Amino acid sequence: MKLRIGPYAFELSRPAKVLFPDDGITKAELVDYYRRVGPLMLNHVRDRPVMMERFPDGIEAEGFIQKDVPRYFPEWIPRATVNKQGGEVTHAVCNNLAAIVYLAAQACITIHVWLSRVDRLDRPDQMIFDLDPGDDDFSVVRSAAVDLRQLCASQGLGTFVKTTGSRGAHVVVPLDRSAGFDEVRSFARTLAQALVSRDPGRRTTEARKDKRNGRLLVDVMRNAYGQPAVAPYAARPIRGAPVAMPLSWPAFERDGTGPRSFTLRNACDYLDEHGDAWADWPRRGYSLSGAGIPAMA
DNA sequence: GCGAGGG
DNA sequence: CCCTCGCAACGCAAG
DNA sequence: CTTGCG
Repeated sequence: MKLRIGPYAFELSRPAKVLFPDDGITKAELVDYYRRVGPLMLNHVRDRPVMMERFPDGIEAEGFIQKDVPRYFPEWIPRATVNKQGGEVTHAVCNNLAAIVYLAAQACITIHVWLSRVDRLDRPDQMIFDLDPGDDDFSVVRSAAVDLRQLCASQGLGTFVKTTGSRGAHVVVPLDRSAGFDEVRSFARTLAQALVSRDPGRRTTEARKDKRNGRLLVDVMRNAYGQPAVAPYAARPIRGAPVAMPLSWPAFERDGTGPRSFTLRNACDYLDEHGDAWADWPRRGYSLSGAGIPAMA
């Protein structure tokens, strides 16, 4: 089956192949989803190295992670070659709708992107907090996110929130790229510790699973070079095909909003009705310098 | 999903 | 010819 | 040093 997206044409093999057996979601439906959210998604993935999470035989089978662009990918897929410890890797970069849809046609269910852009790979333009609950109780995620938003606001930092599609949520601060990853991570760690201290019975920064004791993990370790995070609007390889959904704060706080409320099947309707919750992402991000780190502890 | 390599 | 295999790797804490 | 963890 031939697909044409703008000026680019490519083959979609086995469009009727079922990728989500419990839901009957086919590869063609995945492609159609990404074609529809792609224009919105582009704002958040443009100029960022991509990590692909692919399931050619469906989510019930083993999938695999792929960073390097295979040689058979068409030449019109944008690329960025980045340094890693023992050499370099060439990532795909989704700068056009066709690139996103091509990845979907490759059974890439989840697109992950870096927190920095190709012109300044060592300078993140966002700081991310991953709120990962110990169980499936989303109310602890909700209250932590709201507290974190308030904490950031007290530092003069604006925040955006998305469900991840699995169990938790991401709280994201746009940055002006004046700081490197180490400085951003250390700032995030301080905020995370302040967040935990507000409710230490239900929150922790403890990486060790056995020391976590069912508490919500406030994870800042994604704020590092080469570390990808699930892209806004990306689908997850989970029954029901939940998607990572950017939300307005009121929508996020709404009782009944859960980590898997938004799916490949209902996200587009929601977007048609409510628009892009992250449309107000600032042209220039916030600066960490000047924010009162020492005063906080 | 696809190419590379082995039996 | 068919079958199998590879397809990622940062920063930290703990042992 | 290696391993677990996300």
